[in-house]
Amino acid sequence: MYFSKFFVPTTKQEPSDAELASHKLMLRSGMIKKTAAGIYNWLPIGLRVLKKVEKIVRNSMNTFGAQEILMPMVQPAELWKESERYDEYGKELLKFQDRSERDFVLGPTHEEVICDIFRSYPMSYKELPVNFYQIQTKFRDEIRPRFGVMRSREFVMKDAYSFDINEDGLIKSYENMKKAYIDAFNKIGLDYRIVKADAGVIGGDVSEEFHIIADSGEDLIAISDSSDFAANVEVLDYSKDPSELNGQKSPDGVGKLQVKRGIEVGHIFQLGKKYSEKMKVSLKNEKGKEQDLFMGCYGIGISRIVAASIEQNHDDKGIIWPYSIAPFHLNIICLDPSKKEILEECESVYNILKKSGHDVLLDDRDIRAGIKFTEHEMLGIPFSIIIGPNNFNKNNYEFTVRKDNIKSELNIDEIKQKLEELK
RNA sequence: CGGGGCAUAGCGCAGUCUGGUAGCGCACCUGGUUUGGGACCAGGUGGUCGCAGGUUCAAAUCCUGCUGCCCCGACCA
Repeated sequence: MYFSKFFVPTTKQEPSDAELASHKLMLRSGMIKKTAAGIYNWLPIGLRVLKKVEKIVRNSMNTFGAQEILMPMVQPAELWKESERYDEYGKELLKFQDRSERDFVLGPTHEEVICDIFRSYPMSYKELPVNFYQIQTKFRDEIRPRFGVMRSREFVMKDAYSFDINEDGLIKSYENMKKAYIDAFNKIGLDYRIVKADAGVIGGDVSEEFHIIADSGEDLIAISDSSDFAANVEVLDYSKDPSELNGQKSPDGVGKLQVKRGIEVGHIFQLGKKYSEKMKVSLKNEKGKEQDLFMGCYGIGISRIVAASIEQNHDDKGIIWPYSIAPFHLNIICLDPSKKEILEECESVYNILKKSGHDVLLDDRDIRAGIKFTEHEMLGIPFSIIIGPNNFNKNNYEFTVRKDNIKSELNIDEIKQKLEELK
């Protein structure tokens, strides 16, 4: 991508209505644009990041046997009355009517719809387990949306739903999804923990959350310092201040607890028969007896991951993307593109790296060098090479790593090798 | 929903108390000088002052109502 043809409306000025670093940086780097409270547009460079997160999650879901579908965002109220969540879900459920005054809701989640789909087909229990997922825009009418896309009303979520004939099956489906999540989060490469959690309005018996560790996180989680025990403090016993959990013995008997802040980016639930009973989702089991199915549901906040990544990885200069979800892997900063021989050399490097499968940005704008450097750092692209009047035509390029600002002189093959190594 | 605050050019703000020609910085456009860390000089474009009423010779400014947005709290995958 040529920067001169790419719409990235950056600003020098701090936005007045943002508090969180990720929110400020997403606005300043031209990733998002607000349309209403808690409702955002994704602009080109932001969308590239969002799509990369989607792609990683989609691959992991497919790898672990889930099948992608796409459900409607607008859902008839009858389904929600059937599950009794029409009233239970609360004001976060946005209700409205169509032209003939039929009641509808804007989908905050899709248990009702998936149940309605699933129960309408004749199937044998032998075809189970089945797991459907979608990546789609959800709407929850948050009491107080804030922090940009971190807690917005409209957001992109991956939601999956599994169906099994018995509890053993459910546990297997659940563990399988947990593996898929671990796969996806490992590939994204952020520091995260799996924590025991409260199931909330979604319901069910067992649930775990995936948290990205960041000081600005809204949730408190207690982590053992010497085992993999971790729990949302909501599910632990303490009398008043959660910080009193610090230093207490871990409930699994191994190590001491440490309270940290996390951003919830994934939540997996063993729902059991909560929805299948109410929505009459059943099949004949091996004894020929009608059996309500055991369901699981599994969510990942795709758009929230983008903000959480920035919360965990930024500095005073701007964003630092992990290679996995960076909008571009490398930025070729062309100083003085008005000189034909310099621009041509930049283009030749650009074409070579593009051909080897990297996402490359070429900053060919005819503007001051300082702006390019500052914007490059704010945009958080992992690597840059600078080609200008001082160093062109030497077969060696000034290669810089955004994360630690380490510079080196490398030729094109060394750069390719470095990109492979560092990703 | 309770408490607090804000709404004036694309963005950030001053002007409102004390009514009297709508301003500043950034951005944008022109020209020139610059050019490896968000340049400088000169000139220029852009606003029914959130909306609707009211008071007044006169309203961004005073009064009433409405809407939107932000912060704190309660709530929440």
